[in-house]
Amino acid sequence: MLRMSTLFVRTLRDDPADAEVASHRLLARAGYIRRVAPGGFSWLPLGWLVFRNLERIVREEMDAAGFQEVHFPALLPREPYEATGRWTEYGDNMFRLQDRRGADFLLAPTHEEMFTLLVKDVYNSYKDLPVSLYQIQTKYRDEARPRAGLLRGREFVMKDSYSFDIDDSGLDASYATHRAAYISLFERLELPYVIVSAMSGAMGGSASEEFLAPMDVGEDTFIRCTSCDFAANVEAVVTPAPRPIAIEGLATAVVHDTPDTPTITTLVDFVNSNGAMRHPDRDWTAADTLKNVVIKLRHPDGTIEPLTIGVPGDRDVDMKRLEAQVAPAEPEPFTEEDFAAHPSLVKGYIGPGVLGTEGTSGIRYLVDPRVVTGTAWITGANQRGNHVINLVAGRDFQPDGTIEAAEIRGGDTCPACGSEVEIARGIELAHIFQLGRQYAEALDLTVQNENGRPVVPTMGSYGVGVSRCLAAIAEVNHDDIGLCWPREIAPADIHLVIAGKESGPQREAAETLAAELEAGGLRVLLDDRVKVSPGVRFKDAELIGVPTIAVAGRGVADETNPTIEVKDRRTGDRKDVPLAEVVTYLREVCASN
RNA sequence: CGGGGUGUAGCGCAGCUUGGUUAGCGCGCCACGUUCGGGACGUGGAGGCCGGGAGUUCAAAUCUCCCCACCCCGACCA
Repeated sequence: MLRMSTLFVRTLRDDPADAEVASHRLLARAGYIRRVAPGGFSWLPLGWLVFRNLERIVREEMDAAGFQEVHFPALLPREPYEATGRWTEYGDNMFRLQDRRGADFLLAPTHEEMFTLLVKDVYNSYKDLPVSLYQIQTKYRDEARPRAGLLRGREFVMKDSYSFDIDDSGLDASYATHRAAYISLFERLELPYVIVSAMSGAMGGSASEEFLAPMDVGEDTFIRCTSCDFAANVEAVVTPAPRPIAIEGLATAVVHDTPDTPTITTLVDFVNSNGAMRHPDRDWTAADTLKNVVIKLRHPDGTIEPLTIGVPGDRDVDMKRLEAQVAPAEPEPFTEEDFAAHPSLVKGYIGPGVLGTEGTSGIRYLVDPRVVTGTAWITGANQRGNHVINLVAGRDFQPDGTIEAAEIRGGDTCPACGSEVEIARGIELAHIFQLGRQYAEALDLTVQNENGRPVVPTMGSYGVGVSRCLAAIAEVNHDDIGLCWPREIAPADIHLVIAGKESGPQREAAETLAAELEAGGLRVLLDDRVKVSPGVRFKDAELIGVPTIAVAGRGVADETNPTIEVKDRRTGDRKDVPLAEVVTYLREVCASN
């Protein structure tokens, strides 16, 4: 039994000044966590209770799915990460340190290498597969900017699983098993979630989905359809391409003098106010223009390649989408010096005429999927002060291919049903993806097949942010005055408040009741403090957020029909229950939610 | 890394513009008493390198310069 009189906690009347989001604010104010460094938190008894409840649930769900728990050090040597290239590729986000002899170590941001090596150590036959292993481990990432309390820390707890299969169909099955296990987990946690298709990012791999809890404090932007159930990370959105248009009969391309029109806005104004260039039926808009953006790609081997991207002029290039498309290469800005080295590129007037590997510039030219054959564009004529109107794709120029780099906007067409999408924010609770064989190959993991030949297993990677989920649960389960935990997560089942004098019938009744409840398997937090006014007890109970609050107060003093008040923290519903029946009643309440 | 903001008691803040008693308020904490169903009241206490350093001055929380830390927005981010 927890007793407020001795519980190591001090609730705060005011919000901590450095806490912005509700979860951080309330967890700090209710005495669950204390910040000790940016992105680093201490857990107090109440916090540790709820954390362990969550951890237990995660563990139960993983075990139920047939995964086996292991545990690695967080402090790891450099060599395995050297072998996979991540010692260098991970960059500033990895905490690195040296031992007294100067040997390099790291605080693991993720554990692919360890799992791969462990399987390599222990298993050597195809008969051993498939296998899925997981751990619940503290991870370290030197985030450029930790924020929002537990939502983005530099030290945080993650449950990460890895599956090992002999072939692709096995990987598909393991992926499906994990996906189902995560659905079961988030349903149990009563966390709202959407599953969005995602890019696997720097980890490599193919199939990839994220579980996002849609809420404004989330940092991930995703789109979802307003009418069907499509949802996707912006980086993974595939733009629906319009149908090609027949080229026959389209107006011929004409070059016009367009002085002082280096930007899309100036260009559109110019062509609308110049009779010869006006559209026959309407005003031109920025969407009629084709903007050609030059960047440089830095490939992993260090080579630099220029690249031109053509997008409709009303859209910017989204750097995140671009990066996801060109990974593992990294985009870099095209500088004045670069323009000087490519005289065929006239800054502000770049057009398809010189672009493409077959063009005079020899620079690869990728366009937005909307630029299909037969579409006509106003675009640069590759001479200062000149643009061309009615330049038709497939007739007047041939791009080298398409690229998903244009920004996504609310109102864009849903790739699944053709309706409109909207932009939303979410917290990334989990990320599952098919890793493939890259880690196994890099670390030389093989097993023997039926013929005694070595084969490289294929892997899947599946992470859940445990401490982040705790914060997300708090975000979803609170109101203006405090937290209201789901029962499985809550630090107790019943918060029993004594509202009476230091010694009196209330205290006696509460002590007896608490003991009976505990004997019946319920977890009780008894507010047995003395010299604390009832108001403080009620406020604290509401702040701490145990789902059921029971009050031993004036109802107890009714000699003919003594009662205990039982209040639902979330709904505020209250009911006076006869003292003789209250144990049964509370058991039922706790069993039903 | 760019922009903005803040550092004064455990927490939340005032004081700084215009330098000048012993640095203040609320909450919390300690002692005694009263109170006991919605963050009670009285009396008396404890608790401060005013983020750090250098300077200006008879005198610096307050003015000047440098540094540091933290928060927010952006960049970045399995």
